[in-house]
Amino acid sequence: MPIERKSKQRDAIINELCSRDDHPTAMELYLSVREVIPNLSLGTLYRNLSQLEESGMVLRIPDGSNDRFDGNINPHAHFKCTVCGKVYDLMSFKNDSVSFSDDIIGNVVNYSLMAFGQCKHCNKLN
Amino acid sequence: MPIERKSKQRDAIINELCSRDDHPTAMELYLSVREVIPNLSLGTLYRNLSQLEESGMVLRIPDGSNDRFDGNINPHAHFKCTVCGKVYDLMSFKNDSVSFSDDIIGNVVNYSLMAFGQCKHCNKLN
DNA sequence: TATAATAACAGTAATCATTACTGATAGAGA
DNA sequence: TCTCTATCAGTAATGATTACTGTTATTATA
Repeated sequence: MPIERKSKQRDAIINELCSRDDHPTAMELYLSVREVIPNLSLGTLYRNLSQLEESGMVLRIPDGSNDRFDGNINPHAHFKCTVCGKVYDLMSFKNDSVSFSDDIIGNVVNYSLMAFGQCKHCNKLN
Repeated sequence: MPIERKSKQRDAIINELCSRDDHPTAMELYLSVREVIPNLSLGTLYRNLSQLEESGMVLRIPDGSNDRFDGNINPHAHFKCTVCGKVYDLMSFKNDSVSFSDDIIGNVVNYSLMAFGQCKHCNKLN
């Protein structure tokens, strides 16, 4: 389902997401956008996040069943603190500046790199 | 809660996981281990997977709300086909052989790299 | 600028993986 | 063997996400 019409709800969602550089969960984003559109429905938020992701305007950061979202669509790496739960950019090219993370990271104990695409078998079927 | 006693349930779980190189979900693993211990409880499986992960004997591969598990505890990267859903090793050092993925990957359209650890702030508090 | 078609909405119910709880069972030290 | 309690089986609860239903609002066309 591509995006076919514009809506103020979707505009508000992407505006909020692009104006911040933390990586809010759906619920955190919901609470923020509700301050602009008080009767925004949670279902609407989820539907639009999926649409925006599919159309490449938003990045989904897998995080268990608590995915986070990022208005910075340059693919980039993240660091999650397992104590406080915050997710930081490992390296960001936002706003013409490169920020590294030496001032953020205490220690790294694990990582997960997952690539997404089509395997050769499924690629052949198309 | 560290592991303090041994149990045949936990043994069966880690045996099954180490004997395969696909990356089963909790439910897939549950169905397999049930063939050895027919009355294994799903709660027991989840509890033990968490314990085994915490003690470093098993690797959790974040995958939405359908995490996958890996008996290969060398940190390594994965590739997920967005069509069939299978998760492959991008590169594996298992069994003294290195397997690359040229025969597996069709195309890569996205990736996610997440590092886990403690941020400087939380590190100071300990 | 009206009208019609339907994308998108608000509100809510359903889904489903995971976690928490309860009473029973079984390792392991005394 | 006895005791303690980690672990278990079974099940209820949780919580994020998705699906459903009737309503609203965007957009193309007359």
